[in-house]
Amino acid sequence: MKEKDFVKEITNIDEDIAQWYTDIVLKAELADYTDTKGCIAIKPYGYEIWENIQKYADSKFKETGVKNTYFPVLIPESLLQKEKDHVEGFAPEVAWVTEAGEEKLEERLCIRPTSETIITTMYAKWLNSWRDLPFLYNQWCNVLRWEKETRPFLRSREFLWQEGHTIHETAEEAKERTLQMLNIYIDVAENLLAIPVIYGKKTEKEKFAGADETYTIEAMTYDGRALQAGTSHYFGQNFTKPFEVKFQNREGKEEYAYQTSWGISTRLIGAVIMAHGDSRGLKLPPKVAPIQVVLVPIAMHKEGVKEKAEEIYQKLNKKFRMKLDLRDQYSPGYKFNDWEMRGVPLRIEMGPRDIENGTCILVRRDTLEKITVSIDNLEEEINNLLEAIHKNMFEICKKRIAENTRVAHNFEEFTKIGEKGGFIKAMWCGNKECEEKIKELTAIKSRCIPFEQEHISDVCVCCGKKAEKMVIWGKQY
RNA sequence: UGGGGUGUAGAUCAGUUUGGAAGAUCGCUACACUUGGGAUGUAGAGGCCGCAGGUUCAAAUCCUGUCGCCCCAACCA
Repeated sequence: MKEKDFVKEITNIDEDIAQWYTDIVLKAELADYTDTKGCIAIKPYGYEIWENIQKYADSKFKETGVKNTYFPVLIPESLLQKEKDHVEGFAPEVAWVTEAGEEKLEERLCIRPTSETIITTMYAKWLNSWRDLPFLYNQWCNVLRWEKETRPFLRSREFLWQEGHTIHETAEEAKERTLQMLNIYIDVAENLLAIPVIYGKKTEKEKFAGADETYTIEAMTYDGRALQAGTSHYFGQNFTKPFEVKFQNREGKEEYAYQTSWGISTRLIGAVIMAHGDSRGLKLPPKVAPIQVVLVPIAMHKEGVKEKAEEIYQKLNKKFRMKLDLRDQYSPGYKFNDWEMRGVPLRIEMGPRDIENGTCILVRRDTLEKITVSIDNLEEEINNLLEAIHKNMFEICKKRIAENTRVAHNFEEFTKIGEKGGFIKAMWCGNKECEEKIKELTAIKSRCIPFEQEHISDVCVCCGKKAEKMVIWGKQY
């Protein structure tokens, strides 16, 4: 049977990845569109992925001393206005509450697009001495940004995220925290989600509204586009000055605190879909898959099959996130395709023949390889295979980045290479004008200035003047 | 904010030109039969044809208005 016959229900990923993405989100039951325009309902299968991301990230945060908190969803306009760049950056996509019942509010309230302003205000109230520092607070919450063009998980008007906000005694300590959190995000992407990322500093043009420095992790999707997957910001005293977050320092003098913020969101679920998915559908990294192993009994009605399947399920369920598929209205073949489409990393097939031999068949979602194993060794085999699947998924993405990262020495080369998609390494003079020109002519934006610099040439790819940094460029989602 | 397209069953769509009984396929429900890569049969459920108004003996179909969604361009921490 031809490949396309297996996947007749989902759009071909190589022909129309946007439609493929929508098909997967809906058919794998990760989420659904709601009557609230631009906002999705996250279904159990999608939410459980988020819970697994939360669990991992939250424990990593706490290992570094971060505590969880909660701040209001509504922020008075006067607070939002206090930091000029910040309000200018966010104003176009902020939603306002202006009335309550029949009553018009004296001051309108914004629904948080991010919480720097309200949290910094509270920090001002709580901070007195250098002995109080640092404040290492985080919150898991929802935010609202009135996006014009939305896509489930990748860009919706309301989304779930965590936002960490810290203040410190010194600039050095705050900068260190910014990079420390970036490293946790790299860890989440690579070790939890099996998504290799490029990382580094954002240019002035691309940095967060109100930040001194923004650091980013960027994934590459199946079709070679960039996807910002997490950011960590160093604010210096940009917020603490207007918000008067002051403390008495070790010399007894008044000083403004140094600040950071950092966030990852449900967009990571979109990144998982876009980085790992293939023609058969979703491919979930074993560590976050809501179902790690699905057990499909063959010829269930034959004596002993169902019982044996139940027995094995009960045993493995203690160790892995398991699903036993006893649906009798579907044929095994249907179930195989169904679970592959839903991205379950590992499948066990078990029929009368196997039971007789004391074996079963394990099938990997990533390679579709079938492996016959003894029932006695199942647990160990599954452990090893889940680990191997994670590694292989990581390597596939790593290879894609390697094959789709190209070097451009001049503008002509840049334009030509840009048409192929992927990342481009090119030198840059440091001027915003060149970034804008490149964007205008090629629709390609700077992704980051990587920490590990390479010397490609002496001159800017755009203007030909003396180059300052090597920048990674790419089209984004 | 411009340009184009489209709203009919849970999904994909035909029917609209030329007004005359609301359709197909998939999915769904029940039963039977089957089960190692998307089986099969029989029976069934499911619709304010986006919404509002108008023309007409008669409107999914024609007219006016309105709302939603999709694509392209612009915008997008």
